[in-house]
Amino acid sequence: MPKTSKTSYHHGDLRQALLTAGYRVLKEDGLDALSLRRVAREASVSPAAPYRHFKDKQALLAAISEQGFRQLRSMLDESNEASPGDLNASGLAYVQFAIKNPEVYRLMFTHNVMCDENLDESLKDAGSNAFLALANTIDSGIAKKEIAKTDSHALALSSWALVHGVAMLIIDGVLAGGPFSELSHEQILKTALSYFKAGWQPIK
Amino acid sequence: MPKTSKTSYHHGDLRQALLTAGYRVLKEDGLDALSLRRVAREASVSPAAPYRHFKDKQALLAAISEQGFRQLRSMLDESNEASPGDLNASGLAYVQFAIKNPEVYRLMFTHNVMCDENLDESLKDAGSNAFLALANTIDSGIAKKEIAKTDSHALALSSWALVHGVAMLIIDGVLAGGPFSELSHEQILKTALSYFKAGWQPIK
DNA sequence: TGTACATCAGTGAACGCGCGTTCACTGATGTAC
DNA sequence: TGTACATCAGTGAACGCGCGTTCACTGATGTAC
Repeated sequence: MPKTSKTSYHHGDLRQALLTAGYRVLKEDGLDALSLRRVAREASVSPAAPYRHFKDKQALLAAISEQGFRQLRSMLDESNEASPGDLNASGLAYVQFAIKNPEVYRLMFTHNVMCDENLDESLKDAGSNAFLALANTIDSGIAKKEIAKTDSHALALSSWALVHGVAMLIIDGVLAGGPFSELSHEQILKTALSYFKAGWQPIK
Repeated sequence: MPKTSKTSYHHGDLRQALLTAGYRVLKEDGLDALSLRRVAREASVSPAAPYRHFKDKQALLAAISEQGFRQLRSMLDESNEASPGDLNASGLAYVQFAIKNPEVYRLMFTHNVMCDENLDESLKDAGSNAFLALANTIDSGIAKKEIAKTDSHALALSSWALVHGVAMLIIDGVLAGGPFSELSHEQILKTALSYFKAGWQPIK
């Protein structure tokens, strides 16, 4: 039988082992440290071995990125199942993913990987699926009349921008030294979300 | 006389020439292409010459980044002078800076440069000055009663997150292939800003 | 069940590359007398 | 005005490094008879 279990092959399931090693390198030492050779080394395999499973370095990066999008998507889905239509909860889940996996999150949005013409269809899909999870939450919210009736895609895009901005500012450490350094990440997000919910225009 | 003009010295004002060359490399070939040797080459100078003006590569990067923050700051100031208190206008100016200088903008927020302990005070200042320009606009807006009375720093932080998110999504090309690819950058920003202004909670 | 063979995942040495940084130097500039 | 000297910006060769990728290979696995 060709593929009985994870560890039946020559070296086990090297493809998955490489992805896992890549994920670990990313978390521990960041995007700059993520080289094919390093990943091979961490997987206890020769420098040329990864080429049996990935066309080149870009392909490995894309695969790690895709895995990240899938994970993000499932966290958003979980949030929407736990509290359907709750945009604040989804926003929190989103930002928490970024904070827990800052380097992976950064990789996911690095344009080298995202928007090059030669990228996987599956990566594109994983990315837009994550976006659709937000739109789903908003649709639920509108159905439950907890969100004003509106173009759910446009609101999803705007929400995405907000949580992406908060996530990026936090993981890039931009807020660390400023007037907000005493605020927790959650407080920062809640502040931003509350303005986003209520708006800032004056009452007439 | 030691410093009569820009071109009186050994090689002219090499420090500035290096900054300019670095800016150009960044714009033309991106952050990955920005090496000390490359910058020296573009400035027609030997690989070791930059070390007379910058302690190391990080210092060059920090200086370019700082220059970017200053430019951003002055664009925000201009916007606030042209239309005081207009948060939409400031947001537009902000995002336009990012779109016109995507690689510089990305460098400015790369955590290697921003939050390392050993970074310049002047870089920190340049960064928080850009933030303060947003807060100024908001203060003007509140004074003119075009923005509801609120904690201007908290609203500035939230606005910052929103425009940063929009800018990043755009320059990373994330929106390029999705359902919003037919929208102009300005339309995307305006959509996000309009939700941010009016909020999304339902009318009771 | 046993032997011959094809497959193909992983090896390890090698390639050429550009990098950041150092070093002893050179040679133009500005200064002191 | 002219000469001796100190300064110091820029040179160019060299260092060691890790990288992505290639290549001919080896040796374990699964298959055909």
